[in-house]
Amino acid sequence: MFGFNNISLDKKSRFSFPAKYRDAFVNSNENQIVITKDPQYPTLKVYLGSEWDQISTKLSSLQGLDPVVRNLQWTILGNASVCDFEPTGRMQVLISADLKKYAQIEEANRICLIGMGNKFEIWNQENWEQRQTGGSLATEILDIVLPESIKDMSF
Amino acid sequence: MFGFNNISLDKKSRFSFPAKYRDAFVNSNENQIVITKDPQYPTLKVYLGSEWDQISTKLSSLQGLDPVVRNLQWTILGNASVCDFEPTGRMQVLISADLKKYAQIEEANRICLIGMGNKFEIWNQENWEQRQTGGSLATEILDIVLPESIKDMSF
DNA sequence: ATAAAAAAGTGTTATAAAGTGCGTTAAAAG
DNA sequence: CTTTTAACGCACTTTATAACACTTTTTTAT
Repeated sequence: MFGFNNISLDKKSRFSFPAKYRDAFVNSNENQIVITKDPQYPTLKVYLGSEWDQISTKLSSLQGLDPVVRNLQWTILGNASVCDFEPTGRMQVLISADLKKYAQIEEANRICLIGMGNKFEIWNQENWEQRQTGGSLATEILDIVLPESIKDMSF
Repeated sequence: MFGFNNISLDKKSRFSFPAKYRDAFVNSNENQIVITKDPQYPTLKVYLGSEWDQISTKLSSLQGLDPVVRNLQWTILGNASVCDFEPTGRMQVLISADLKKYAQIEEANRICLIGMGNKFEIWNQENWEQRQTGGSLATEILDIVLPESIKDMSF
C-alpha cells in the first residue's frame, strides 16, 4: 500500500481510504485501523490492526524508566485511536479533534494520505509539500538519541 | 530493457510501453509496474513489480527515526503508484497528476522513456536533452549524506 | 435530576470527475 | 504491399465527494 493521495474530509472529519487499497485490506483480513501521533513530525500514523498489535505490544513491554522510551510510549500509545473498519464497505475513518490539531489540519478539509507500505501517514498539505521540497518544519524533533532497546523497531 | 523512447501521453495521462519490450515483460511474468519519484532529479522511476517488492521491503524495514532514511521513505515509498499491467495487452500505464508535476510534464503530452536495464526513467524532454549535453537542472539534489544502512542499496 | 437543545457520530444517496477498455485511424517497419 | 505499432477518440465503469437524514451522546437550563 503505497503512494500519495489528496483526499477530502467531510464536515464531520471523516475520510475514506482510496478504493485502490481495498484488495490489500480485504486480503489481510483487517477490521480495525489505529490512528496515532507521530513522535517526530506533526503528522499522524495509521496502522492496520494486526500491525498495531505488534507495535503496541513491543513498545509497552519496554523499560519505561528510560525517558526516551517513556516519551514514545506516551506519544504513540497514549494517543492511539482505534476505529472499526469495514474493508468491504466504504472504508471510512474518523479523525478526532485532538489528532487533527496535532497534524495541523484543524480547519482544512483536505489532507494528504501517504501510503508507506504497511502503514499510512496523514499530513497537512502545506507541510507535506514543504517536506517534499526539502524544507524543514518548525515542530520537528530530530535529535533523539535512541536507546538500544528501540533501535530494531520501526514505527 | 534499454534505450531511448519518445512517446506520447493520451488525454487521461496514459502511455503504452513500446512493443519491443513485450517479450521481456512476458518472460519475467510481470503483472505490475510501479512508478515513483526519483530522489535526486525531477524524473520518475519505473520498476517492475518484482523489483519493487525487493526495494520497498528493504527500504521500509530501515530505521525510520533516522531523518535521512525517513526522507527517502517519503520520497520513494510515499509517492509510489502501483499499476496493474498486462504484458500481453496494450501495456498501458497511467501517470498521476502529482507525479507529472514532479517530472515537470504537466501540460506536455510527450515524454522520454529511458530503459535502464531492470528499470525505466521518465523524463521531460527538455530536461533529458539538457542532461545529455551536460547541463544541470535547477531542482537537482546531490548533496545527500547517506547513512550506512542504505549505502548498499541501489534505487 | 430531568428535559430540552446542541453537538457529535453514522449511514445513504446523487452527481461529477477520474479511470478503464476497446475500436479506428494513421504512421512506421518489414 | 503487407503487417505491426502507436496515437487518438469515444463509451462505459468506477470512484470521490457533497448533501442530506437520522441516531446517539453530551451539554445546558430549569
